[in-house]
Amino acid sequence: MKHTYEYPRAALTVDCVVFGFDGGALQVLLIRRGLAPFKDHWALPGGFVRVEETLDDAARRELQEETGLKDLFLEQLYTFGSVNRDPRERVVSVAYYALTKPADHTTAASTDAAEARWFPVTDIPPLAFDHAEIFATALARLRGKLTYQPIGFELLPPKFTLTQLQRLYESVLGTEIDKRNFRKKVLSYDLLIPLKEQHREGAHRPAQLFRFDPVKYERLKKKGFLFEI
Amino acid sequence: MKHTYEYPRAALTVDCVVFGFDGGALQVLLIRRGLAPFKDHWALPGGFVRVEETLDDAARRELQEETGLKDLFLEQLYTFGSVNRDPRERVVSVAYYALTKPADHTTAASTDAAEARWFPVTDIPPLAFDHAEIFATALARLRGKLTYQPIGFELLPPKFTLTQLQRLYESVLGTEIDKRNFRKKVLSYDLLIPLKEQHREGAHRPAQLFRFDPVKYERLKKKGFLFEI
DNA sequence: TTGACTTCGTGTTAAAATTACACATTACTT
DNA sequence: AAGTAATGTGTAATTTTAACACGAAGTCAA
Repeated sequence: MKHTYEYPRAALTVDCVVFGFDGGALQVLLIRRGLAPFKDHWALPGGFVRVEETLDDAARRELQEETGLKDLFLEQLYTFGSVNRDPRERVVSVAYYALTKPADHTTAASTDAAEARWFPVTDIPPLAFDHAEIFATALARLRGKLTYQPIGFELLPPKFTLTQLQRLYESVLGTEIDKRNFRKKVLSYDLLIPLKEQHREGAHRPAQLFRFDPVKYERLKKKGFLFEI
Repeated sequence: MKHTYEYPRAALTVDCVVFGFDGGALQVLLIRRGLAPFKDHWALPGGFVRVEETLDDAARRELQEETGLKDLFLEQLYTFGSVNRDPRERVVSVAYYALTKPADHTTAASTDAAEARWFPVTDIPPLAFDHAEIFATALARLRGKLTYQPIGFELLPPKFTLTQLQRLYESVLGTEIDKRNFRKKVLSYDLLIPLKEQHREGAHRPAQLFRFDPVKYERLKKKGFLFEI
């Protein structure tokens, strides 16, 4: 079936920058393109927006189709509209960034069609289209956002230790943080709930596990809350 | 001439939230629609993106066509993609926000076709489409941005007094600020250049005029500079 | 069982930033 | 010359941030 319009129209796509944290380094999920253009290049997961779905829906649908990931933290990033970003025709892409918890990672591994792989953000391969620019924008946004909204929890498992949270902040922001000051600050927000469990690993003292309180999180977000580590 | 595609495509538009400051209150520029749908309703200036122009270009072009404004501070805001935001067909709109200096205002008044008018942001009429939501998003962004980037100058004339700058911050943020602390803080950034002129008005002591240093401004922006009043 | 090893968990002090607060100055007006 | 109105300026108290070290708790191996 053909669709005809009075004036030429750009194609509309979504592209997603999916971040993950493996405990050591911040990672980004890329897929290998099976088709031209940029066949066999790595690219951000994404695809065309259907005319009867919202942009958010399109992003979630494409993510699930291409990587198997669902139910993750997803926010619109920026819309990229250079005239020649796609060699075939005019394509405008609404970019999103997403944060995944480690439990989701395995799901992502068990993806079907296209090859999907995690890359450390410090070492990503050349990307198709203008995806390098999109990625850079997303990383900058994540860095900025992390310092004034407590979204870091979205990258950790539901139960985590303060050291894990600190490692996350350190690897996203690329800085070292004083342990005592970090704990003091984080706990002062009264956002973390200590669990009765401990995390045992290796030949050393076990660590207290925490989960974060989504109710207080929502309340703070509404106040235009600044998190600042 | 007709244009035909394999799948249906959304129409792509830009909409602009133009802020101005008249010394007292923050204003937004609206135009009255001459055509259906929402004929005679107030709406944000905007229009269709041409297939051979970037999104930024489209926003600037529409602004000039509909309001006469050009060369203003313009940044992409968010892309609105609800399925039924336009009753005619699927329309995705890339929203921008813009800041104008008072000198531009007169230009805006002398617009041609559609009626254009400034409204105080605290008292805007019902808007067409989902423009109320776009406006609210823009105002929130401006408030947020003002507290960590020195974009306030974009709303003032090239020469301004510290009191004018303070009034601007107060009316955008909706708070009162201590005069001495405000001056101390603003001057400490070393971003303002005192002029040899003074601003005389009314039966009282004249005020020192300043301009802001665009070179230092750019340098600070690159550092991921926080302005925070 | 004992000692070595490794990460966890905690408090104080100095420095810096923020907040609160009041009055003399300067020009215009009458 | 006196009245009026906004400008311009400093200090002290409080809060926040930054720097810094060591005992506690568990595992492992001898």
